[in-house]
Amino acid sequence: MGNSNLYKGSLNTIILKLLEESGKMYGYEITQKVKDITKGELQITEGALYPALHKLEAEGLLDVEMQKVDNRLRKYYKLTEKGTTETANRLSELEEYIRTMQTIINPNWSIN
Amino acid sequence: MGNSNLYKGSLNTIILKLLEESGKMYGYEITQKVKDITKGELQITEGALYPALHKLEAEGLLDVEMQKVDNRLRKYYKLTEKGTTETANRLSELEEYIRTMQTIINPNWSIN
DNA sequence: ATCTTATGCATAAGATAATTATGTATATAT
DNA sequence: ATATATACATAATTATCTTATGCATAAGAT
Repeated sequence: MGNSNLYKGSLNTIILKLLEESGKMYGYEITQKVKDITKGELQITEGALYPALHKLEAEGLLDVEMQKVDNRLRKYYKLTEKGTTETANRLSELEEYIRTMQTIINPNWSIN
Repeated sequence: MGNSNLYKGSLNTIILKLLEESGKMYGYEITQKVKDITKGELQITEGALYPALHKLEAEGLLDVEMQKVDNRLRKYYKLTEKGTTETANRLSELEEYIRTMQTIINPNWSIN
């Protein structure tokens, strides 16, 4: 991946957005989904993902539901009501961030 | 500012880009310029800026030149040759990051 | 005259979020 | 049998930022 520094701070937003889209997902699924849709550009590490999921759950943004598939445990996460609201906020903030950065790297375009 | 988390990791790129544009700048000037062009959205703190400038200098990406103006000291930074090359790389990485994030938040648009 | 705000640099302490390295366990492919 | 994939988890370290503090001069406000 190019500059993994840039992705710092966007992991939570990514998780929330994927859950909003898919309804429910488990951790490993999230890592694969992200690798997939970014064509390998972004690889979420487990050491980052699992603590992040636990934190979002502790903040009341996610609900968990355990499920055993093929004798292996999966923890399915889905957005709470609060989580749905927060997802919208985080996405706005991300869009604002992108606009801001584009203003910086493209100072000529006074659009926005 | 919306979600300052998102800006983590982009400070160096911002500094390099501004220096590429302006030729040379001093620290305080950078904070004001950023506040200006982002309409207050992004406020670079001194505790983040000065260590970042020192690090970029230590990495050989920036050159320093002291100057006294109105009896106050200014440290003007400018890109080294290596810094110019690196700036191009960081900007590509930023653009790639933005494309990737847009793929995530806009999964329907298979443009890019 | 005095006090606040702006200009200009710097660093230390603490918080946050990631990487890297482990650890456990089952399933599948070679 | 061995390696890879699936699935979770956490601890140690590193990186980056915020907040707080410090010093010093200039300009504006009361």
